[in-house]
Amino acid sequence: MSKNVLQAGPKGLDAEAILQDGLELMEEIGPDSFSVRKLAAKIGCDPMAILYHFKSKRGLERAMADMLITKIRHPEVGQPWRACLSDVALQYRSLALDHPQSFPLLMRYWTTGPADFELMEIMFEALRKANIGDDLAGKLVFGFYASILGLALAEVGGLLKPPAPDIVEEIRGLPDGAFPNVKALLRDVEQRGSDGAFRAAIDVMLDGIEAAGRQAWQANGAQSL
Amino acid sequence: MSKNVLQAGPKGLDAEAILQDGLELMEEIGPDSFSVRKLAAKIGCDPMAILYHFKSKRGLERAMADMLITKIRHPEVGQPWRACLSDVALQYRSLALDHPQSFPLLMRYWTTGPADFELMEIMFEALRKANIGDDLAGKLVFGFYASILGLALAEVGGLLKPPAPDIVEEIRGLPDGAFPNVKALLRDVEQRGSDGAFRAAIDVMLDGIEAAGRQAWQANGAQSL
DNA sequence: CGATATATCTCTACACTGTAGAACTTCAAG
DNA sequence: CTTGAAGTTCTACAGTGTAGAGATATATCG
Repeated sequence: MSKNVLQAGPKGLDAEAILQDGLELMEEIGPDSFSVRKLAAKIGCDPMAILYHFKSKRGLERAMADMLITKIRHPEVGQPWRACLSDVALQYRSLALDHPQSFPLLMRYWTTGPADFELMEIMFEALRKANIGDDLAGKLVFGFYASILGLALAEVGGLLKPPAPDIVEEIRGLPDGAFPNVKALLRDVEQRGSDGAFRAAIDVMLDGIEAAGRQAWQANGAQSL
Repeated sequence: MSKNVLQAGPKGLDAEAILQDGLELMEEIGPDSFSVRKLAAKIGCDPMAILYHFKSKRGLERAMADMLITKIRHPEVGQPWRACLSDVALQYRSLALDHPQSFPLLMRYWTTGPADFELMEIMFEALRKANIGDDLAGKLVFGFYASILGLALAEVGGLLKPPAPDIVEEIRGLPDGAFPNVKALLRDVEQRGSDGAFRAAIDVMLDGIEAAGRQAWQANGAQSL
């Protein structure tokens, strides 16, 4: 019998299909167990064929992160600034919930390509509509984006889930009166889910932006009088 | 010559010292190259001695994350709520700047132990002082914490740094008028550093909290009339 | 004192990882 | 038909986490 079953030569391996399979595999087995060899087995090709297209495992992961971001659709520019910003935020949240295992790639490889920049440009315009000056708006674009990702990662990463059993045990061992509020919080989250925390944080940020815009408007109005 | 130079048996290997060396090593070579074997070489013991104390590499990393968090000192309870919250935020920021390579461990292992809970309890009290109701305060504790970590990670992770050369190249290739604002932003960040973005985002959140507190106070005042 | 138990540490071995380098196949252009 | 490039496979190697067994030191008890 022949030594090699698979033949070499081009067989139309598609980079995009590889990434799709990669994201699927990562959701199945998690980022720790994810390996180029397993992905190759799933696809049915040699591991090195994958590395040929993406140079290295890191390059593959970066490209997977990029593909994740392209699943965010841009909010319509016409809508009010608040709707625009919270739309972006909620989209990232559902992206995280849909891809809990691969979402952390987005903070391993923060800037992945022009897709990010287009989104930031839109957020910048929204902040302008909120009467935020260019200087502050620039900072807030980054800050808002980073906060959103932190919130979404916290939600799928476990901050908003009941802590691991051994830690619960650790807390039970403490004096009865310790951490009354946090204990109540955890009970609450356990019962009602973590929906509210994300929204509450976003709302507070948007309120803060609104306040800053109003303040700028008043200062400006006083100036022009 | 004898086969084994090192002798077995207890030699006073200290768990805390291992973690300290672990954090040092991670800063030196980064999380990707970090390995139990290299840490053992640095310490001068067998790799399995480390795993004996921490069960697994993940256990080691979790303990390292825990040790990182203990470097946060609790804000004094007496000070005004704004100072308290921004104190916590800025401490996390400098922790990230001091340990850029190991800081991401904090979002790989979100809840690490009672140290977290004590901090959250303090933040909860601060929010109460800001006249936030218990229900909302609970959500905001999580939200604020997650946002802080996202901001800090963004800063050391590269979102607030000029993007990689190949991506810059990609942007230069685009039509001249594309992304005027984001381009200006990046230039700005490059020149003046990223200090402002973190502070701006925190300030906006605190403003939002203040507004929510004021609103609650007014509603409460109207009720009691 | 000696025997035993327990905690700590080392050694060996195994399956698995990323990837460099060479060989091979296909296809298009000259 | 030749040449060359692009795509794929094979081989090999150094490095990884860690299970399991053995070695050693210290504490406990008769």
